[in-house]
Amino acid sequence: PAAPPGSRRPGSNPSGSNPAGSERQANNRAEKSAGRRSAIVAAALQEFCARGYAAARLDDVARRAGVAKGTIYLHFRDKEALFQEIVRTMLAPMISAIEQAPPPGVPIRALVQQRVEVFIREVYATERCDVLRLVMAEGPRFPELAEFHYRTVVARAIAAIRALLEAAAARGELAHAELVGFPQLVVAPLLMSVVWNGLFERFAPLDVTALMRTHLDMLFGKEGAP
Amino acid sequence: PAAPPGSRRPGSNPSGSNPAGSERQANNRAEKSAGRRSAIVAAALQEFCARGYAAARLDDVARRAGVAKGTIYLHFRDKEALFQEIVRTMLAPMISAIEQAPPPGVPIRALVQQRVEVFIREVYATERCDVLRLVMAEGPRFPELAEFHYRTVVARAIAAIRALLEAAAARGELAHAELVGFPQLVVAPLLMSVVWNGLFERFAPLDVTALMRTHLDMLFGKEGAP
Amino acid sequence: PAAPPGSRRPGSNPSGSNPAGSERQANNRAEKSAGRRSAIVAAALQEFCARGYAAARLDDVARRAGVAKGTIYLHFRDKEALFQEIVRTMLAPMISAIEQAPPPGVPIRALVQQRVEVFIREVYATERCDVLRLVMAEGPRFPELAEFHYRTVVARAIAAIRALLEAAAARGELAHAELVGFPQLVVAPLLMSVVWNGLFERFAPLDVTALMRTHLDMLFGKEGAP
Amino acid sequence: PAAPPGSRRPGSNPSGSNPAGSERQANNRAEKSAGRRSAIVAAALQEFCARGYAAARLDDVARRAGVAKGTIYLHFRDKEALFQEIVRTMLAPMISAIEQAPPPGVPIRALVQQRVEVFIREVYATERCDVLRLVMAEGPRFPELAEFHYRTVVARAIAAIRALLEAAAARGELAHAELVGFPQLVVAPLLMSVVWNGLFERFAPLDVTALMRTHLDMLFGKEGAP
DNA sequence: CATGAATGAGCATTCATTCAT
DNA sequence: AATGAATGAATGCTCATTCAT
Repeated sequence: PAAPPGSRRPGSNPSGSNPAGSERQANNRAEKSAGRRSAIVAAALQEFCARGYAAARLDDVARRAGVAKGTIYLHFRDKEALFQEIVRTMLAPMISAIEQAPPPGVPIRALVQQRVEVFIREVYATERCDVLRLVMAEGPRFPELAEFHYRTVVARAIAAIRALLEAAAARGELAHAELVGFPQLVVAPLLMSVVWNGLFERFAPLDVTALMRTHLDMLFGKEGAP
Repeated sequence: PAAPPGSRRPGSNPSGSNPAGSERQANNRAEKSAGRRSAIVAAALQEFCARGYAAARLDDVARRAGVAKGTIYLHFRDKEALFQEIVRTMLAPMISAIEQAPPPGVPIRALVQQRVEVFIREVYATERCDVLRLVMAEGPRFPELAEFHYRTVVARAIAAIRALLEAAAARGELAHAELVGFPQLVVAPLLMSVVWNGLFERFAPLDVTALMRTHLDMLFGKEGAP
Repeated sequence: PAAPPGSRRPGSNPSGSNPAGSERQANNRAEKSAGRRSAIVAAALQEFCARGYAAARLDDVARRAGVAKGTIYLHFRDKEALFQEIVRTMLAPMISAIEQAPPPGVPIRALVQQRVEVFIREVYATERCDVLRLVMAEGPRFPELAEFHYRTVVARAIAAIRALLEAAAARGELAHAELVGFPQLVVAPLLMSVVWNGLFERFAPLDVTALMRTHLDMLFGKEGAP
Repeated sequence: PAAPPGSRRPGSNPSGSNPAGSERQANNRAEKSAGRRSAIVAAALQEFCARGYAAARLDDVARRAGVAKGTIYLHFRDKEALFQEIVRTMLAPMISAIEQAPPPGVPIRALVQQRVEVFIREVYATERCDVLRLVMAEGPRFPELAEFHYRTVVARAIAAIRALLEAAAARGELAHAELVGFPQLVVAPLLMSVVWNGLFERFAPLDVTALMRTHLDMLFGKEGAP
């Protein structure tokens, strides 16, 4: 059976007609199982990020998660399913913040800036950043995953940015109207920063916040000076 | 069998105007050896790009190169040495075009645009593009390689771009003077395009040339309209 | 399949008087594991003796032991660890019989003779004899092993023999008092017999018992005739 | 280069009707060839002794001999042939000294002692000692070689010793007449010393000369005291 | 459900041997 | 004869996956 992304735990018991004791037990068991599952996911995330998909060992994942190797197979069909599940569960929440419709009256630049800040706080500075790198690194070998990432995150993010850009263009807030055709240009520096961080942090750390401020200055014209 | 890209060895002399038979023989041998070596490099490049470092099999490399498995070890100490050699030989020439000093009198934008075109033609549209992706994907696991890439390509490219930006700023050609502090912003869209291409070309191909034209418009102000 | 010689693991409990089922299970598992381990050891002993360390194939060891190749690595880190373990477990018990303090009143020659008989019965005529040859053959390449053999077996055996010789000298039972300085002379014929057996048994089998009787005659003077 | 021991060289030219020049050339070539051959033998001896038969690499032999790998195959059919040749050429001269008929009038002990000294000087203290160890180590895997060693060296040495012992017994020089039945007892300490040296020299070096003097005292009664 | 011992296909690497030059 | 690049079978070791307990 295909791995259900982010849902239905084995052992979950939706029916509510159990005598209290057995339900508590069932809940306990289900809780424990869910706990194990998320321990596996967390451990796998670390291992996959540190070693890449092919070089990560399920043995290490199990050890790090504090479960037996066989237990992994109770929750995931195989290594690839585990990998895809991790990526999917980490990627999905990435989009939520960006998709809210632009509230009227607020300058678009502020909206974009705020969303950039959210990204930096919620993704760039966290483990999700590693997941992004993971997708870039392994995506070509997992077309299914690349497609999922495209549909779930990228396409929607691009659409949301385009909407913002259109609103900005309509209000004359955009330095260059053609930008509407290339929303990717808005996020390119974020992507670059993620990659840069993974490779060159040791030699030349990057001040993302300052970099993005300059970037937004270019997109929208200098801050406070239309 | 596959044509080894850009791999002419020094000393090889395919034309037959040799006076001495023994020298011809020696050349022939050296030529063959060099030919094999570059066949291996080309094959390995393809395999590493297609499967990633860990999952690539030297068996496949050998088969694709038309040599026996042992032959690989006559030219490279081990799998990792082969990998690093490939990356290094592909990366090094990437920088040459970008580093020429800006000739006076030409608008900087034109220089940058020309270099972007060179990059698109020489890297983006070729196998070197895969090498870039490879570095991003495997760099974290090969710090030595990341460092080499940084010193050989990135640092020099960044420095060259910074010089151009300074010249542009001095001449008032720059839309935003702060850009001088973040040369990475100039290349971020190229990087993003490389990644995008590797992951989403199937769903949403990207017109890099148009995208970069818009990008340069943002950096330098609209083309032809200062 | 072959019965593993002298390999009863501590904790194994073949007889079935267990009160708790789970303990029985645990024991069963431990038993099986121990059984496999000793099957591996036994198989490896044969292969190493037959082919030498370098030429022995773990594939053959596994097949002979009736386990999969990977199973070997559950019990031993690598080929060398397996080799050393075999030698060590076979060597260690070699010393026990020889080290008992000489009971007073018994002629030393009788003690020595009895120990020679033990050696012939317990070592010379068994697989342990092959281990001795193995040590002689591979010892120079495994200094650690040679040192272990020296400390565990040889030094102690030499000391024990020296003690016996001193007692004999004190009682005037020794034909030549200088012998006390070279306990190695006592065992040299045994060593030679082991080697001889390994190389020349086909052409000229050796009657060790008779040879050792003559040897002891030389050491202690003719039997029954002081 | 050392004279190649005991055999027809390929390219040697026994016929004497050559014009001087070409003969000189032929000799030169034959000499060179013979030189190479013995360089290979010497190198192989070292490698086989240091690593054992299976672990010795012909690559190393060639490098040490200063020839190409292929050259080895011009002189020896394969690795095993090289190994056997080495052992044989080293073993054969081992016997010469021991086989001379006992000159009348000299005490046998003196003869034996002198031969022991020859052995210590010519074998024990030289590379031949390593060859002996090599035979003990690899003999069981090379029955042909063991047989050669037996016929060429051991059987003849044993016979020679037996002859000496019989002479000694006849003259009443022997402490124990039964010794005649076990000539191996005479050489056992030498063998043991060879083995001991190879394994334990680091921990407990052995004074062979003193040890053998004591041994001979035992065999023949105390020196100078009939 | 959970375990972890067992499995065996898979892979990097070595090295004796060959053969074109 | 000599060379040494090329070969490819052989082997130690790994690790995803299974299954008896």
